[in-house]
Formats: sequence, structure tokens, C-alpha cells
Amino acid sequence: MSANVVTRIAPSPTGEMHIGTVRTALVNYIFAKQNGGKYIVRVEDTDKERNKTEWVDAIWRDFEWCALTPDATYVQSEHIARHRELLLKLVEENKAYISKEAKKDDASQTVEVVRLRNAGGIVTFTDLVRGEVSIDTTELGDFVIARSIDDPLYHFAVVADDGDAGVTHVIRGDDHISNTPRQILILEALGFTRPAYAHLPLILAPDRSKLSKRKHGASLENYRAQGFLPEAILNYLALLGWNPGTEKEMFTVDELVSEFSLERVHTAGAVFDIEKMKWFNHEYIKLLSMEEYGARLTAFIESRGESAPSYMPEILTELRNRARTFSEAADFLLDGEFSFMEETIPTPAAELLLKGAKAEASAVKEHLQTVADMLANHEVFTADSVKDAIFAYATEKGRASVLWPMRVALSGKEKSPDPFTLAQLLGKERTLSRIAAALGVF
RNA sequence: GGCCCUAUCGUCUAACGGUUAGGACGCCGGCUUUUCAAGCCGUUAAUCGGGGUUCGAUUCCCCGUAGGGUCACCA
Repeated sequence: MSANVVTRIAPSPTGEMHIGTVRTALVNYIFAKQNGGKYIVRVEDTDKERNKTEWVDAIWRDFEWCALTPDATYVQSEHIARHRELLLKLVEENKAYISKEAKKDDASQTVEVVRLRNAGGIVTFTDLVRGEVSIDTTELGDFVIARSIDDPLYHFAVVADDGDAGVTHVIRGDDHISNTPRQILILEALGFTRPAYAHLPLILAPDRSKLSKRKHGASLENYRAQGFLPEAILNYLALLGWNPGTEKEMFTVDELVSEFSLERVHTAGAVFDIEKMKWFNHEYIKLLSMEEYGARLTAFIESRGESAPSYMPEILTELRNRARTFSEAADFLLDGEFSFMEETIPTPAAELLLKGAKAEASAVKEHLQTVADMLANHEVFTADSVKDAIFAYATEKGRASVLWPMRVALSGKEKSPDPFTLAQLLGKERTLSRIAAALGVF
């Protein structure tokens, strides 16, 4: 493959970034890197009505967040003079013409739109993922390419900018496949070299319709807010419509650069499954060091305008095991799942202490007393050492009848980590005082 | 509706025309420190239908069916 490959992703700044845009960007990025080429981010802001500068900023921020760093960036509206020049050239060459007609949404006004002369006929192009595609352009007629000589429409701007930027590979979503012939028509009129095309299968909602930001919350921002790691998102996205042909599923972007191939990309759409993305996220979270995990979780919680409880560092391992996303972790923390870490807890009711113990109150009381006695002489409070101290006794008396009340006494809760972990987390003093308090309810 | 595209477990997917149709997520079940989670182990589960071609079709062809995309003075 030639070394002058140029790819691009061209989002429009009309709202949060669609997850499908991220996938397309990823593939463009990978393809450029594979060929030692250049990957461009171009903001398509020709629709003055819908664009907002805040969304332009969001585009830069989003790509930075997921480390899809462009080799070049620009904003399409900066090219307006060039677009005008090219439009004029087409008109001069009689390949396009200015047409005075009634405004489409307001028949009382007339406008001068620019239409491309289209002879019609079949346009055939080779798609890197689906092979040869032929589409009849006859019924397109002389389609509009600009609202006015100063106001180009999407199709024209795309072709002009791709041509000027030397884009060699147009990799985009399947929904553009029927746009391709008309862009080829414009491109030929302009005399640009035709790029290679690759149309990626769409990402679908569970009902197999096009995944939508509004209906399905399918924006990158939304997944970030749910506490997904960019590595996990990218890895999951790469596997939608592509697989390596092996059973490998975990891929860094660098690994994708060496293993991804457009030839293995599917033609059928793929349903987006957030459960599987959560699984990926958990895998990536488990790869983080505890320091890194703690730092990122703290940042996440603060980004929500809340603050992490002081005991968070002590329960990081538990949190990391339990929560697949930062959002889940934050919920555990903030909803009191780990409230047993507070300095004091309400003494659990006798009913709860007995609930899972499958034993009489008198027996439970005796077991708690014995555990307290054993632990009173125990110095090293790690989960393992506490287990060693108690386990033989628990096994002898019935684990449920010893371990359940112990766990409830320490946590005050029906659900919690196991009693040995609790003892370690709480330390000797609090462990003993909580057992003593529980003993008091009988 | 026209044009285009697609069709393997619920989902993502594997399978030179010959496999007990494989894996992953989820579900369900079991195990562990008889709670919850995590972890480990295991089970369930699929070639849309009908015709061809072939000794043999998930795989090739045709027709249905179903789904999707697109038909802007949006991008």
C-alpha cells in the first residue's frame, strides 16, 4: 500500500458525538496508521442553522479523550472561499448552473441554487468491504450542490475538501453508500482523483433500527458519563462487524493497527450490546493499578459534583471487583453499599443476626462470644489470619451459624463482603466492639 | 413505493462445499470464605423458508419472507 494514504473522519457539530462516529473514526485511524498515512478530523459545519461552536469543542475533546489523535484538523467553513472558487469553476465550465427557483420551504421567495448537470446513468465503484457497487443516478436529476454560490451543501463540500486534502480512502458508515454515486458525479465534474471507498456496517439498536443518540443514548458523552474507559469502548466497537479470525477479543488500539483488516469487515449491521461493553470495561478496569483506579474513580465522582467517602482507598479492591463501570462504583459508594466502613453503625437487629444463621438465638450468641474471645487474642488482622483463627470452629459448629452472624455483626447489613475481609477492613478494635454490640441485642 | 443492502445461538461472531456447527457476552445451574458481588466450572441455545447445483450445502444460484439503509435548498 502506498505511503501517502490519507483518511478522514468528518463529524458535524450538531450535538454529542454518536458512538458510530467513534467507530468510524477508529477504523480511519487504524487504516491510516497501518499504511503510514495521515488521519484527518474535519468538522463539517456547512449547516449554519444547526451548528454550535460548543459542539465543535466537544469534537476535539472527545477525540482527545479516546486518544484518536488526528494528524491534522480543520473546520470546513474555513474553506468557504475555495468552495466558491470551485463552484464558480463548475458553472463556467457549464458542468453546473445557477437556477433561479422558488425556495423549497417558502414558495413566496426565490433563490438561486446551484445544480450539477447530471447526465444520469449507472455509476459503479469498488467498495473495499462489499466489492463492486452499481447505482443508477438517473433519477437524481440535476441535483442541488449549493444553496447559493457562497453556501455549498454537504455533498459538494465533502468532495471539494476530500479532493483538496488528498484523501485516498473514504471510510464511513453504510448509510452513505447511496450518497457515494452523487459524490462521484461531483468529483468527476471537479476533475479530482477518485478515492477508494469502504462502507462499514451500521451499529444497530436492539430492535435492529439505526442506533440513535436521542432514542438510545448512543453518544460517547453518555458512555463516558456512565463510567466507561475509552480503551474498553474502542475495543468493543472494533469487534462490531469485524473479528480477527481467531478467538482473541482483547485488543489495544496498537494491536488493532497490526491485526485489523478491512477485508474481514462484515456487510451486515451489528446490534450494540451494552452488557458486553460493560464486560470489556470490567476487564480493562481490572488491568488498572490500584493507584490509577483510585485516581480515576475519584475524578469520576468529582466530575459528578460529589466527593468520595474518606474510606474509599481501603475498599478499592472490593469496589474494583464488584463494579464494572465507574458509575456502578460511584453508586456503590454513594448509596451506602459500603456504609459498614463508617466509624459507627447501628447495631443490627436480632432478627437479622439470626436470619441466615439457621440456628437458635442461644447458639448464635454463644458463637459470637466464642469468635470475640478468639479474636481478642489475635493480633494480625488480615482476612487470611482471621479466617485461620476462626474457620475450624465455624466448620465444627456449622459455618452458617457462625459466619452469618459474625458478618452481620460487622456489617450491619444483609449483604456485604465476607466476614474475614470485613474484619481486615475494620481492624481489631472495631471488629470486637461490633461483635460486643451485637451480643447485647440478645 | 423506487433503488440498494443484509440474514448462524437472545447478542457479537467462527467455520478451503465434508466440523459432534466452535468461541465470547448475557441467561440459567454448580463450586468456593452456605449473604451479595467477583472468580472458577458447567448447562441451555443457532444455520429464516422453499427450490435448485452437488456424492455432499451454513457455505454457490434462484425465488420468497423478514429486517435495515437511502431517496433534502441536513450532515
